[in-house]
Formats: sequence, C-alpha cells, structure tokens
Amino acid sequence: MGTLRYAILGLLNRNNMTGYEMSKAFEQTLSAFWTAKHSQIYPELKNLTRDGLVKYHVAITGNVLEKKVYSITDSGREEFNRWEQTLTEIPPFPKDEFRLQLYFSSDQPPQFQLSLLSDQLAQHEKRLLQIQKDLDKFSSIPPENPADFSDYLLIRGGILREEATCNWLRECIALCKKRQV
Amino acid sequence: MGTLRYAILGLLNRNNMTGYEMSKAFEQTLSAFWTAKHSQIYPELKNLTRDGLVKYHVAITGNVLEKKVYSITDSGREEFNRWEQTLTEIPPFPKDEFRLQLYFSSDQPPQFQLSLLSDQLAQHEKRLLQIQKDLDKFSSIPPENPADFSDYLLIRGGILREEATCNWLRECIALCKKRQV
DNA sequence: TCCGACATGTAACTGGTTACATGATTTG
DNA sequence: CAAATCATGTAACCAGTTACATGTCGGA
Repeated sequence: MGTLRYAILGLLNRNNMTGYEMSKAFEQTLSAFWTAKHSQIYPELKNLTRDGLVKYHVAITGNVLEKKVYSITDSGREEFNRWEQTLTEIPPFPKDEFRLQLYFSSDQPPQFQLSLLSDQLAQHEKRLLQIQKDLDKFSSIPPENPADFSDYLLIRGGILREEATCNWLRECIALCKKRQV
Repeated sequence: MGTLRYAILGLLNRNNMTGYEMSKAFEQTLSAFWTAKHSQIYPELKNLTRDGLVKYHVAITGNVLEKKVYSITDSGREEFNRWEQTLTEIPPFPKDEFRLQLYFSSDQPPQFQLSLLSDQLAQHEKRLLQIQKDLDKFSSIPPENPADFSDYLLIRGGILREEATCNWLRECIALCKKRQV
C-alpha cells in the first residue's frame, strides 16, 4: 500500500519539518494509528525527494549541525489529496497472539484460563485509563478547531475500543467462572 | 516473536495433519486471529522438524501422491506448553490506514469526512453480520465442550469489537453532522 | 477429458525492527 | 564535563505476501 509516504506527506501538508521531528511525531501524536522509526523515515524521504513530492533546504543548528527541513511540493500535495479521497477497504482481522493463546487454552485447566484473561484485563484497563487522560488537553468537548476535532474523534475511537475489549474479557471471565462450578 | 511456530504446534497438539490442512485451518478456523500462507508454513515445518519439535510420516493418496502427515513430538509439546503458559504483553496500537486518513481529514470539507465515515460504517456493519452468523453453529450457548467454548469466546470477542467500531463511527458521524449546521 | 481441489515446494519482494555508525548541541 | 537530546544515515535481519513452479487425484 505504501502508506508511510502518505503519513509523511500528511505531516508535511500541515508543517515543514525535519526527518527527526517526523520520528517524534510518529512516536507521540500519531502512535495510536501509525508509527515509523527513523531508519524507515530517512530512506522514504529520499524516495519522496527523488519522486518530486517533497523538497528540503538545509538549515544550521548551532554552529555547524546541518538539518534538512522538508516541505511538500505541489505534486506532493496533489498525490496526498488523491490518497485522502480514496475509500479504503477495512483490513482483514489483525493477528492477535493473545486470542491465539486463548483459542488453544481449552486444553488447560479453567483456573489457568482465568489467569490469562485477568492479566489481559488488567493491562487493557490500564491502557484505557491512559487514553482517557488524553481528553484533558481539550478545553471544550468536542473541540471546534478542525485539527483538534479529528484528534478528538481518534481518541474516542481508542476509548471505545479499549472499553469493548475490557467488556469482552470480563464476559469471558464470568463465563469461565460459571464453568468452574 | 516467532508466533507461527506456536500456532502450528497448537494445531498439531490437537490433530496430526499435513501442511496443506494447516493452510486450510489458517484461512478458515483461525483466520480471525492468525493467518499464514503455505509459502510460510512449509519452510516453518522444515525448521520445526530440524529442531525436533515435530515429525512426519509419508502417506500415499491415490496411487503415488505423497503427503507428509505431521505430528507433535514430546519436546514440541513441552515447548508449546511453555508458550501457552506465558503471559503476553498487549501489543502496541495496530496500524490503521483509515484512522490515519481520518486524522488528516480535518483539511477536507465535513461533507467528505462524512462520506469516509459512512463508507467505513457500512463495511463494519456487514462484517458484524457475518460474524454473528458464526454463532449458529453452536447447539447450546455457551457450548460446554471445551474446544467449542474457547471458539465461542473468540467469536464473542469479534462481535464486541465490531459493535464498538460501529458505535464509534456512528458517534463520529453524529458529531460531524452537528458541526455542519 | 477437463477442472477444481489436493499437495509441496522456492524466489523475489515489501514493510518493518534492531543494530551499527557517527557526530553536534544543549542542559544540568 | 557528562548525559540527554538533536540529527542523519546504513546494514542485517525477520515476518509476511505474491508469484513462480510442479505434479496428482477425484468427480462431473
């Protein structure tokens, strides 16, 4: 699919930035739905430059340290808009090691199934709390500013997903306990 | 993580089978949480054999067609049990091209955001219906048979996940419509 | 007799992670 | 002055997909 290039173009469509700043964006603001390490970003920036979708100028930090400040070109903006307006098929079910484990766990004592399930529940409950904290940054809910608004929608998506996961795990735990009796 | 080997060992822990049958299992029964193509399965079976975790005997179908019927060895069963009893960390957020698109869509007209969202909603509603049909195969709910029971838990997981996704998308659509006014 | 399913393998490529490699700048 | 952060790159490896390659078997 080559989605990384669109993630980069999307960032540059908002602000000019260096590869280093992109890697920070991927591990912070975008981390809930896309990530990339610098070892993947720098080569991709090379490709995007080669294809004329981005360009850069060299800026100096301090005395000698050179950094490349990238910006999106007209043809880059065009390509990004094309992608933005494409309807995408929902992906196949994600691989899930825990679910695989649960599937095979029928050969284990129910007691053990319960420990697997409650461990997962604790982890997802913790994550849910973390995501809920992200809502604090908004002064009004839902935010009116367009960028904040879509940011808000994604946080809501994360919350609903974690809630559903926790509810499912609680249901599994309840059913397992019933069987134990 | 090398999860594929445990998926294979788990299958062989239940029944002896050929690589071909495994590839059918991955595209049918396991597809909701793990998949593998035959091009990945056959080399992995070679590795597992080399490591002494599985073995095979050659059986003949028809007159000459040879097939390798694999079975799990004692040391394979040991390794599988070790994995089964390991608590796993929940994975980082999955990459999600739609969410990436939604995040950047703040620069698009709200009308367009709505078309993106309702397209996704339609697809997830369809998938939800398909998963719900899977419940028909059980004669009692929840099933008492251990293997059917864990199968049932996973189907419930799929249903709750799709429901949450649909609810989130509906919430997004409602909020976008409010903003349009 | 033809077609779809059975059956097994390899090669090339893509996306991504981890590790290697280097050096400047800022802050405590 | 040391440590954390800024800044950019490459190499080796791993998991997974697509395509290449071959041949048998059973049923319509």
